[in-house]
Amino acid sequence: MCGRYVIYDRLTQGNVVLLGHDIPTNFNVAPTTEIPIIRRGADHTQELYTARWGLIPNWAKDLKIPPFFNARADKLVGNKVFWPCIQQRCLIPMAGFYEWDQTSKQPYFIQVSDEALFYTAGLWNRWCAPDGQQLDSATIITTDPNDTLADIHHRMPVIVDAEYRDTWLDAEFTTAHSLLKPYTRPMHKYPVNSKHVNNVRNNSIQCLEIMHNR
DNA sequence: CCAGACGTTGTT
DNA sequence: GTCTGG
DNA sequence: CCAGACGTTGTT
DNA sequence: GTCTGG
Repeated sequence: MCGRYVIYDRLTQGNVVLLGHDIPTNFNVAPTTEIPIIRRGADHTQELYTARWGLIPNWAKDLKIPPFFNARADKLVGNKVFWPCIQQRCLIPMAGFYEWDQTSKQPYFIQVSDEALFYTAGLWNRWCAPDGQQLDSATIITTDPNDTLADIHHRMPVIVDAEYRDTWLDAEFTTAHSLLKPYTRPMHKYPVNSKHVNNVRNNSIQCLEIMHNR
């Protein structure tokens, strides 16, 4: 799954610069907060938007619904929450994400080995509140784990390689859906300190420190 | 995802 | 336990 | 037809 | 909204 992640440029050790935007570093991005997403703009170029992490369906009366921050790739077809948004695809940039070992609760930081920044597959929606306010929200699609993740968790976010980002955003569903598989290129993980990572209020670089002497 | 609050009364 | 907040 | 649920996790 | 259950 993917319930916490990192926005950071580890090459410049600073903010992420993307599509003309300067995105603030955040070492502890959590559901219900604002996240940057990439989607097709009106002129069909890729544009950076901001959305609430946790998709809000059109029928929601308020924001007090369960946080739909992940969507299972294998259950998209006909899904009452996500299927109506299947044409509203987006990419969610990140430097890495956290995963908690299912049994030990030890958190790990997981990265793509040869990419400082990578992109997960998502869907977004524009929700109209009863008072007329609009809110864009998004969810991250999950799939089975690859070898890097398998020993700690049974889900992982779908990562879209550079050559398929346009396909995810533009292709008809059958083609786009074929991209929703476990990531095959090299990834690596290392344990991090739960004292820092577990609490969303801690979003310093300490979250990325390797935890020794477990 | 994890952390933290969760209630009523009356008073400020 | 269960819900809300981040 | 109307009513009611609609999700992901993990856990049992 | 849209699907399932009754």
